[in-house]
Amino acid sequence: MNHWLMKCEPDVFSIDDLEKQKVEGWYGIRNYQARNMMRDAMKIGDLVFFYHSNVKVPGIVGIMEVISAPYPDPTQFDPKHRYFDPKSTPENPRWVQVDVQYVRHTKRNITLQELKEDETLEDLPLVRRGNRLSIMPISAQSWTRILARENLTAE
DNA sequence: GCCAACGTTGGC
DNA sequence: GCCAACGTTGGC
Repeated sequence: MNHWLMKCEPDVFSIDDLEKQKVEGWYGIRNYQARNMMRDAMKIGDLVFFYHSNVKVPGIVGIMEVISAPYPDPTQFDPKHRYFDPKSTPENPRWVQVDVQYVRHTKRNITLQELKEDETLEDLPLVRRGNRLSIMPISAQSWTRILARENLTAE
């Protein structure tokens, strides 16, 4: 099983929204590197950290599970949608999404700041300078270490 | 709201 | 295929 982290702006879609909905199609990936990882490496049953980006205290706020294989992101075909891609066709779709299911909130916001300060997480793409990937793989070791932070007292 | 760091686009 | 211009991401 693989582990992942996926970013989302909570103003657009938050962990609370996912809890209410239970399931959501993770549409809107428009970066080739992110897409390739989703398309080629993401499997049903994989666990994913839900990360809130572009907020006052960015960080990991929940866990979700991949419950579908990758399939074409419908928004790429919708001319009215902001994620419309005129170069993509149903016969040859460019962008994919997966369905994710709510698992749980983390006990607290595991903040970007504390992840940066954790020396054991130096390989985490998230804390590397200039990283803008909205989907990234998390090693099993990092996954365990990040989860262990849950029970620490927030500083 | 600013802006650094990227990714993408398109002229050549 | 280079690279300047442009758009976007996302922390701060």
